[in-house]
Amino acid sequence: MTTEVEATEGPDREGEDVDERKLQVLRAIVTDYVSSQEPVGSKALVERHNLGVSPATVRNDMAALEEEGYITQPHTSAGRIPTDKGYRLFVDRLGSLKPLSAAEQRAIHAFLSGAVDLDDILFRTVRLLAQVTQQVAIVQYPTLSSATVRHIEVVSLSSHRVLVILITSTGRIEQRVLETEHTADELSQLRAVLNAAAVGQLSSLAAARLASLVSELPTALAAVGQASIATLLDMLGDDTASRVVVGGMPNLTRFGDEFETNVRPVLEALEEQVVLLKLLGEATSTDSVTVRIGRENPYEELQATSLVASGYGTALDSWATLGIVGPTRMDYPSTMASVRAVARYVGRFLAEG
Amino acid sequence: MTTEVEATEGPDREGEDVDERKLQVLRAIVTDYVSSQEPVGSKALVERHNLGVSPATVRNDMAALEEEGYITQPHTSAGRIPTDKGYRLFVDRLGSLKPLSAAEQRAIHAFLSGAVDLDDILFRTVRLLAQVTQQVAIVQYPTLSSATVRHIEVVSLSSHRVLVILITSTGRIEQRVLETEHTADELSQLRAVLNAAAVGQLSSLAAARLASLVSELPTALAAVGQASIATLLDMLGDDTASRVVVGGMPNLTRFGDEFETNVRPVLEALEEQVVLLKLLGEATSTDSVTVRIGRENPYEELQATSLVASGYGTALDSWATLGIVGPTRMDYPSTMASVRAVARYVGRFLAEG
DNA sequence: CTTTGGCACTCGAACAGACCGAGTGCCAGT
DNA sequence: ACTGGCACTCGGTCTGTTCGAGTGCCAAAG
Repeated sequence: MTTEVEATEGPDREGEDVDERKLQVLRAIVTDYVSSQEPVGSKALVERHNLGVSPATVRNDMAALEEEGYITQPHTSAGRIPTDKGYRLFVDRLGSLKPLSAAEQRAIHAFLSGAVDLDDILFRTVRLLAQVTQQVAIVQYPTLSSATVRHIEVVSLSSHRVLVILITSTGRIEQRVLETEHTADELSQLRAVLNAAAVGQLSSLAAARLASLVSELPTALAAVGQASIATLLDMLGDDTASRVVVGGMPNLTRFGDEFETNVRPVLEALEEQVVLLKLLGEATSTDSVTVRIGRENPYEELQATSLVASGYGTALDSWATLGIVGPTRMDYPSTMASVRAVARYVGRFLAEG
Repeated sequence: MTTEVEATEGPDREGEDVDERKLQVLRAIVTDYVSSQEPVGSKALVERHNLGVSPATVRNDMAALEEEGYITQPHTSAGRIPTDKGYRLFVDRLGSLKPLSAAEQRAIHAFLSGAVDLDDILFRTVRLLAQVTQQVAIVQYPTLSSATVRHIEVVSLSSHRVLVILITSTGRIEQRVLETEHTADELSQLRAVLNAAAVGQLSSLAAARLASLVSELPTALAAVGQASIATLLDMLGDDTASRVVVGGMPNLTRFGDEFETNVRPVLEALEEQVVLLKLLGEATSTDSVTVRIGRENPYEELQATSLVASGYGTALDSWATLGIVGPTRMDYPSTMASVRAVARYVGRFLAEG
């Protein structure tokens, strides 16, 4: 269903039901169709790519490819266009992705540097990705579960209201207001205890330690402590709270003109944080690019689109996922290269901060 | 250029260049066109609205209205459609907006209650507004300048890195990482001093007091204190940092089918935070609804659209603005009522939290 | 067995002309 | 000042025709 390109070998193995020339024809069809958006015929093919054969031969191959479901014709007596299956084969048989040029690397760097906080970084990232790929970009906030607790703060707002703040190593900040009686003294004690237990721990471990802390609290802290810890556990456990930033919407115009039919469902899907999270959720491995093409997609609204995604984070640890959504008819090689490059860069960038 | 509907009197004054019946005809044209999206002719008009006159009479009035620039015909021998100027007159001559029904009030309440923090509130608000108006909704984050400082926190990340956090009464959180040597002791002293100076103050005043604090710092705190205060001043002064949430994009499909021509520029404008901020910036007064129609709009990309916006906050104090963007051909009365209702509700809601 | 050139066939896109009817402007009559 | 009547305009739709890109198939050639 999904492909990790880094893991596939070169295109020069055999023994499949598609021989080398047919594959070449498929490749030619895909690239031509992607750039022209129009069904491509046998004659145009031999002219633009120098396959060493005649149109008639290509026609035979095309018939075979159609038989096997890799291409199709919109109506009789028109050229062929690739099917989802065709794109899939095309993507699977890509060689390794070529890295971005030095200039592009520099552009990415320039775009990201100067970011001031996590929101800012992700906001810039999504714009960067959208601009580079000319598609709609999606970036997920780093999940809580992969982060460690950096600091816990409890602030008195009034004698009966407390603000509880949780800060993670990835720069995320969560806050809740809490109704509970307390004194300044209790709060500072509580602060010390909470931080001692949780700081530096992975969120899951921190949650466990905080939970077990409840029973050990000095009686003076029992009330405010229990309430605070309950809130903290709520924050730590609520991993669906992970948010998603979307950008590059104007690129949706490339979908063609059947607006109501084509674009509306995509827009709707893009507004559903839950859908996007699930979509990205299955593409977490760092340093490999996942592609899901058309019907391979679990959501009906997105079955006319393809997803190109990659996890980002450190080499050891993937924090979250980012990617793009575009028409199935897209330039996969360069898009995949761009997504991978941006993911790597953001990962490094966040690891430093 | 903009109108505050609450301030205009009823429609029954005279002495203008449009008499009462012509106005009635204009009203009929606008409502019919809004609901049908098609040019409306004299015959259809007298049938659907019971004006007590014949089509021919209406035609005369229409000719006059066209002469004065309130309506136009797309081509000879077609019906009439309102111009921007026509919509403007229509809106200016609206009676007072009718409040939402009890059921709608309850729906709004249900939608908003249960929000957990500021992000959440605004996120829900934008969805609510989009759903209620069936347009693209825009909500601005409360500006810093209208908020008071709730708490300042300085957290040690390592011996030479400090996280500075600013929390406002409206629930906004700003954070920066700072490179400076320090000890735990210095930080807790600093925390006390900073909060003593700033908490409860309006951001402008807090900034002033923090600035004057620099010279009074104990020498031990001089280095870390100066750095922190500089950062805080930066955060407090940076009012352009106000962000904007956009939602209801799928409603853009109502713009009609000329996708590339119509919708692309709008999408582009909606991605530009700066544009949106400036757009909303001029509509800050609480409890009055500002309408900007088509060409009245300062941004070329939005000159096929109308903006309906209102400030929100308390009666005394407007924090920020929210509104919707839609085609000039929209149902102004109910849209304006909805925007006003949501703005009021959110204002109250935030004032409580 | 694979490749090629030739040929008849299909079908959508583009164009042109005819028709229809909604809507207008004007004018004479009440 | 309003109304009914009338000639006129012009965009939308429908129909028929043409054009050409592209196909599938077949028989001949390598």
